[in-house]
Amino acid sequence: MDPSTDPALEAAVADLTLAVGQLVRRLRSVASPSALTLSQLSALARLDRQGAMTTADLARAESIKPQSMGAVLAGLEQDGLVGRRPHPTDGRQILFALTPAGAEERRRRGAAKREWLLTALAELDPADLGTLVAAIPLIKRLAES
Amino acid sequence: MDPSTDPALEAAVADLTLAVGQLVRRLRSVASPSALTLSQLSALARLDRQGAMTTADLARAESIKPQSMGAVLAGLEQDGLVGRRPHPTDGRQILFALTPAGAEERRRRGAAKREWLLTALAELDPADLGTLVAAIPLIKRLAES
DNA sequence: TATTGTTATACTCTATAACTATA
DNA sequence: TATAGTTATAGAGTATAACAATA
Repeated sequence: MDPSTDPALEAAVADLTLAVGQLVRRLRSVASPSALTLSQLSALARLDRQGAMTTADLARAESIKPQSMGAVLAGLEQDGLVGRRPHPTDGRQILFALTPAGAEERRRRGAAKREWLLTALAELDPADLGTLVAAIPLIKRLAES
Repeated sequence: MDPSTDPALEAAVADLTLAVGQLVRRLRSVASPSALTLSQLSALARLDRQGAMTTADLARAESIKPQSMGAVLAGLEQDGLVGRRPHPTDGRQILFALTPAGAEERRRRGAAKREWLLTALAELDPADLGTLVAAIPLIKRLAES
């Protein structure tokens, strides 16, 4: 679009797209019986951090459609990891929150992915690990922009 | 698994999983008519960098099953972005490679995702951008480990 | 016997569209 | 009229299983 674009920035775009795509595929491929999906883990983590939220707010936060988030939450609810309660003042809204079992199951059923990545990270030298850790909030900022 | 694990490393695992998952969902949501998927872009990029490859080699490199890569390649082949030719010595294998049109279409049909990310990156300050760029090869190394 | 690729089938995630209930 | 959530349907991406051809 813009012909005066920095070529290094162009390269970063291509490389970053490739890198995160591959890491996600790799993480997804680290599955085990009854493992939670990345979408489910992401929704659980957000509910844990931010407390009860509605379907629409969760969908906005995760950049998916409310109907899609509804499907994610339906799976979690069926497993007893999240529960629903009516919004105190707005009868249309429903608040979803982690159940007591939710936090524990989240740890247990995310274990395979976590352990694979933990091992991979432990193999980086300290300087590289520092760089990567510093980059994490930047990646989050990109995702939210 | 290992009870003596560094808590900071545990936090990095959770944060990195969340961050790359969200960035990928965000990238995927930046679609336009006739846009290529992340899987297709990744396969095209690899064929561009490494030259002709077989289905099985591509699948291994991208951490998906050969049957799944077959589906990705079928879509690209139907659009004329990749072509096939028999392996010179092994009659079982088929080599896939970018067509002349492939490189150009790859640029054009990956444009929406690229431009969104380009804009987001351009909003980082130089130090943060440097950190992020330095982290890209590390993410790739994780994905390949 | 092992490997490459293909076909058939199914599951997950996400999307769009249409509907109901509430504001 | 606008918004929250649900239901129905479809498409992309990936998986497993079974098969044919070649090594």
